[in-house]
Amino acid sequence: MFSKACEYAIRALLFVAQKSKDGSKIGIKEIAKGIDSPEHFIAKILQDLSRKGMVQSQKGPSGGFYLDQSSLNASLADVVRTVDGDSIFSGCGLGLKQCSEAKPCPLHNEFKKIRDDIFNMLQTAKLGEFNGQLEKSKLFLKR
Amino acid sequence: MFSKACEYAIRALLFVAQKSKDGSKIGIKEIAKGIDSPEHFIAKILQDLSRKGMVQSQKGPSGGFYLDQSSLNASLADVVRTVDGDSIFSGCGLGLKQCSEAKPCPLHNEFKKIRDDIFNMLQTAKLGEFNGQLEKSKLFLKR
DNA sequence: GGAAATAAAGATAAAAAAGTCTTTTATTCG
DNA sequence: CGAATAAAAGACTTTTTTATCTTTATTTCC
Repeated sequence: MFSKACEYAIRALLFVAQKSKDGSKIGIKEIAKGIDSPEHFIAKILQDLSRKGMVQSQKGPSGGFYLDQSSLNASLADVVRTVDGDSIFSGCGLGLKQCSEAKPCPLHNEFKKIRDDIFNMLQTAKLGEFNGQLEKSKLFLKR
Repeated sequence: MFSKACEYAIRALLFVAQKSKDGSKIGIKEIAKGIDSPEHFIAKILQDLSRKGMVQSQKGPSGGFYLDQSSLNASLADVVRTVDGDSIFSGCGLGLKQCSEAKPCPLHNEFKKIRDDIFNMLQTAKLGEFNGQLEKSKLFLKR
């Protein structure tokens, strides 16, 4: 459904959201461990997200990644769009480039409904909203 | 959502279903044109599906691909499972290997609902059921 | 039986995605 | 300032997916 990069991105940002909610910063190694991802790979992804403003970072001792208020309010849909583009929200399920109401593929309406459901789910979910449950180990980001 | 191979496979089988419903067979070149796919690539995919019994074929002059009664009744879910495996029906949306009720990812239940919707949609859709609309150009398999 | 047609199979290539390693830049703190 | 720390950047490798090309096997029809 999502690329590996996107799966890691979501997990990493949820992890950073929770770990940095008291104003502290968290390093890339701890993130990689916390979400069980390849360290250098998630580093690349976060660099990218950082350039695009979806996560904040600071170099040097006591530096690391964190989320500012605006980033905490970003939705998972924002993350997915940033990493994977919006083909999952708008592309044809059978790969037709010009699939539309006027020239529909055989599953056009069915896919539309599903894509809308996916979008609504991801749009509703904000990066900051899982902190409590993550902390209580009601939710998991690795394995 | 699906791999390229899977998108082509679905389109090709729907195309074959429609073109062979009067008992005739259809060649690989015509299929590739009919669904706008790379000829050798869809050939590979159909060879695979043929070995697995999801499409029938015959070599030699007047040979080609066709669907027997049982194949016409196969669902798109069968095709997807054959080509892409069932990760789309059962995998965790965030890539966790052991995501479950007991150890859920933050979107576990939301993904479950969507995966179920996808499965039901694909399970309901049978390869032979679009022939009429395809023939009347109400539905499209290319561009 | 021989030529032509057609799918099957196998080998290779190209592109994209995933993952790793090394060097550079910025920051902190003594 | 200088050493240590941490992210940023860049180069590279590996794996997977997508695509192409060539050869082989099967079938038909004369």
